[in-house]
Amino acid sequence: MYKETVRALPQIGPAPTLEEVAKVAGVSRATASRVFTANPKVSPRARRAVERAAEKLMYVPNRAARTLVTGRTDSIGLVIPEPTSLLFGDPFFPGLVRGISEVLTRRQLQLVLLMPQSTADETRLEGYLSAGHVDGVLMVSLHGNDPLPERLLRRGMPVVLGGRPSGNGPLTYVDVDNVGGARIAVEHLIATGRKHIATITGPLDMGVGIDRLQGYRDAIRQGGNHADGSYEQAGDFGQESGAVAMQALLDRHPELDAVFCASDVMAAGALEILRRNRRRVPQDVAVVGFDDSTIATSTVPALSSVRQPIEEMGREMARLLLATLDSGTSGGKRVVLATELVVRASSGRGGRE
Amino acid sequence: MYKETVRALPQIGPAPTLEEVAKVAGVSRATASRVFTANPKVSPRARRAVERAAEKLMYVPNRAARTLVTGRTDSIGLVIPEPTSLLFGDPFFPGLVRGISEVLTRRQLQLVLLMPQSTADETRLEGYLSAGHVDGVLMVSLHGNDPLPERLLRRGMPVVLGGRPSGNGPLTYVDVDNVGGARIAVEHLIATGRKHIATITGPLDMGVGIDRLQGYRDAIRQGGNHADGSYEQAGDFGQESGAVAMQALLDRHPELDAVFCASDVMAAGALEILRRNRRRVPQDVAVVGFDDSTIATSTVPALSSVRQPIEEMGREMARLLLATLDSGTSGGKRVVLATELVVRASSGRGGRE
DNA sequence: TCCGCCACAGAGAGCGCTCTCTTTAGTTAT
DNA sequence: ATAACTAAAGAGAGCGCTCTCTGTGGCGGA
Repeated sequence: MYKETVRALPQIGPAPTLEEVAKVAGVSRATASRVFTANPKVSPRARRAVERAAEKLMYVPNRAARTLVTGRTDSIGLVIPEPTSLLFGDPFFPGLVRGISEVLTRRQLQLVLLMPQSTADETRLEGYLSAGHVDGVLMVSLHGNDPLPERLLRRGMPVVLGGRPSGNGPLTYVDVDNVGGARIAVEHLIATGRKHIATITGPLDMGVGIDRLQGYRDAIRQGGNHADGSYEQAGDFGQESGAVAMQALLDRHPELDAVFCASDVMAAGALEILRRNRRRVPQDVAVVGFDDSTIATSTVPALSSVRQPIEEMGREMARLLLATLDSGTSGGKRVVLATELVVRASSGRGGRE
Repeated sequence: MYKETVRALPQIGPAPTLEEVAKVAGVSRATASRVFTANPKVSPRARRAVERAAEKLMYVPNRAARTLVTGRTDSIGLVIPEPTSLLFGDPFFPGLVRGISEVLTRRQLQLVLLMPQSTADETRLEGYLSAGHVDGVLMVSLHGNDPLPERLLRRGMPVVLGGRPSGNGPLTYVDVDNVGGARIAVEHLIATGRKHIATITGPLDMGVGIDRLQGYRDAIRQGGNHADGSYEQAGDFGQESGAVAMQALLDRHPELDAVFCASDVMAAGALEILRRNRRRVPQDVAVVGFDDSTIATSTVPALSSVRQPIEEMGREMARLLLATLDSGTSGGKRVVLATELVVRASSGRGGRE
């Protein structure tokens, strides 16, 4: 009776070691180890015995001990610099992490989250990452000129970036097609008869900001008009900045009949200003955003927006890193994922022209 | 010349060990170790020598080796079950993680992110967490009845939950005052003259859903009216469900002049339906949401909403876990953080009465 | 002068595992 | 029957660190 009760309780106290598993299975520690490292040189009989012993004892290998001898940590660092969660809109962070996590989990790798919030943190980060605490690093590149990725790479630490870095180094990265997304957005505006198309850009010291502006210019130029800088107004991805930029554009160009915003949040700010200025959307002014975040469907009218495959970006980043880990190579691969335009009411055919 | 060049290059190759640091410093490994473990029994002279040697060699302690002997991992697991990122609105995930990360970073603890995406993952999770891969566990409790937290606790693994669990166990948790938040929202509606106040609830198998409904009922009852179930309609926190619920409420109670929604996203859906039904907001119907997410300021009219201190919740969770770790105790502490109402246009004084 | 005490430093075991090397047992060729 | 080979299992070192135990040298008190 007593014995049974004890046996029914979850294993408490010190975790069982491989040694104990081996003893219960009646084999040597080495053989037991081979079972857990997927070494083929084990007889079916021994394998079964070890597996049963492990299950009985609820054995889980001690990762620290394994790491100490193999040098592998089976964990991946994800570096997200502080401003990211503030600047990027709503589905960004969870979507990215979800995609990454999905791929890593399948390989039994752990995701270690690193969010340096100060310069001191960032300094420590390099030491931490190059000290072999992780097998590889994923980074969301905000400021394209961050020297950290290249330095890690030079120390032999595999790195994959999310978002195009501004330099032209040997870095591997995954990006969404910001240029193409912006271009199709503006082409859509041209195709629906808009003549005076302005843009509210993101910060121009960031790859995303630059690229989305580039796409806008490409489309404008291709449409026959020559790009006019006065139709471009910079924002910081925030709602307030979108409002301010919109007002500036209206003051400068009362005739504008469309605006492409580099983020949905800025577009929401722009909509507010247009309303105050008694411009009807989309009849007088068409608006297109970027990100296709949840706010796109909650504005009035609902916001046309460029959707980016954020989760797929996470998956692809993880896949690239795993490929690097497996092959040992570290060539600078680039993957650019397609974006797509989701048309909603805010860019419906206008009634002004 | 050559020498200097070599010295200027970053330390490549195998990471330096404590042994090497000790040799350079001219002390024993034990003494060097004492320096890094903040052991006071080291002479200033020896300490300085070790510190200089460590800096010169760019020494970073090997975490695996340290873990192996101390049993501590200096890392904390954060468990976020799959549906969380989908169900919860926009600032939830980043804000929470940011708060947690802030506190852990100060203590040089790593955050290991665990997002079980399948039942198989969840099964593995218990083994992983109880195998001593982390020193403590933070969990976002979705389904209040998840048995995992209690089982981990029983195995001696400190656990702190985010969100009230439905059971009455010895679990330590941090929650925001959902009841109070909902109550002040509805009290605000009553105070501004609303007579027929409906609610769109969250899923009623979740603590948040239940609590926000409770707060609504408390306020209604306190306002003299007796709660009438037909004014309550359940949603799933999603926009579409908010729209459906709103329509159902309007069909049932054309006279309603206010609706309290358990999430901003549902409120956005409700606004859409009210517009289609030619109900002016706030003149005919006042709307209040919950979460104070970014969409609250992008709807028309801007949404009054209950703000919850998500980042503080993260910080508090981390602090409670650290306290448990430090003291060794594991008593079921509860912390409830205050919520506050942010009044915007959607609940302005109406014009119907 | 000698003993005892204190502050510090060194020696060495051992954490749990992997992996190389060696041994053993089983099989086939001669 | 013996040699030659192969597959499977065991022995044992050692990964880098912490921590206990054991010196060691300097100093004050008897």
